[in-house]
Amino acid sequence: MPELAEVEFYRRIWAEAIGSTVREVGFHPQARVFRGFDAPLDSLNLVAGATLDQAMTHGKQLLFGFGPSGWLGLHLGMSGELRTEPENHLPGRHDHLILRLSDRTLVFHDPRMFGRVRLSPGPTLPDWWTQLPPEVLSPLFTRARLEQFFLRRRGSPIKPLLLDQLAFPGIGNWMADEILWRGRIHPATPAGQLTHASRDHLWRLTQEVAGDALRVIAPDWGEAPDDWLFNHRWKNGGHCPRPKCRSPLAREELRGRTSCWCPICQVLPRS
DNA sequence: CCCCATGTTCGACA
DNA sequence: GTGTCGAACATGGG
Repeated sequence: MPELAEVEFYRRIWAEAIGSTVREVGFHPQARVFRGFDAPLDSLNLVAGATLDQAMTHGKQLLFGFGPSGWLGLHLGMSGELRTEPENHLPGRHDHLILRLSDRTLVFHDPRMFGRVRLSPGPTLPDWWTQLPPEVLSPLFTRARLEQFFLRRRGSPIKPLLLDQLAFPGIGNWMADEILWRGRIHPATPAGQLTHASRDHLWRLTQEVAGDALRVIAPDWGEAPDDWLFNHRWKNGGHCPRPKCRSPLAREELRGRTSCWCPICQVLPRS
C-alpha cells in the first residue's frame, strides 16, 4: 500500500507515543520481514527499556529513534501497516513486531511480508539512513540531477524510471501514474524521447504530486479529490477526470506493474 | 478456481 | 561495468 504520503501517515501513528518507554519487545524471528538483519536478531531487545524519542520518514523508509540505545528502521513493503493497539494486545498472525509500552502497544503488521525491519545500535544515525538519495521535496532534488539520470537511462520507458527509489524516493505506482497523467506523458515513452519541456514539467509535477499527496493523505488518510487520476485508476471502467476529455482510461502492464493512463491526453511520440 | 494488488531484489542477457 | 527486463518473494481479497 504505502508510498511516501501513506508512510508519513503511519509515522504519525507511532509518533503519538514519543516520550514513552518500551517495556517489552515481541517478534517472530523466522518472519521474512527480518531477512538480512544486520545484527543478532535478539538485539531487537536493546530497544526494551529505551524511550522512543524520534520518528522520521525518508521516501518509503521509516526510522524510529530510541535515545542512545539505537534506531529501528522499517519498510512497509506492499502491505505493511503501523498500528497502535491497547496495552494488552495479543499479537495476530501478521503482527511481526510489537513494542509494548505502559499505555499501548505499537504494532508492525504486514501480511505479505515484503516489508523489512532493521536495527542499528548506538546513538549515531545508521549509514543506510544517511546515505539515502535526496527526497523529492528536498532542495537537493535538482533538475540537473534528474537530467543526468534521464540521460543514463534514456532507453527505458519513463514509468519504471519513476519507480526507481534512487531517483524518486517515495514515489510508487499510483503517484507515478498521477505524475504522468498530469504531465500528459505516455508511460511507455522512452526517457530519451521526452522533450526538454516534458522533462521540466515532470520534475515540477513530481514535487507537486508529492506535496498534494502529503496534504491529503498524511493527516488522516483523507479522500483524494475527483480531479486527480487517483480516484479513477483502480477499477476497470474509469474515465479521464479532465472535464473536456472523459475518455475511458487505459490499463496495461508495463515492466510487471499495472499502468493506467488516458489514451487521448497521453500519447506516445512517434519516431 | 481465477486474477489482481500503493514494492524490492536478483539473475540473465546484451 | 552498465542498462534493461522478467521472475520471484507471500498472502488475501474480489
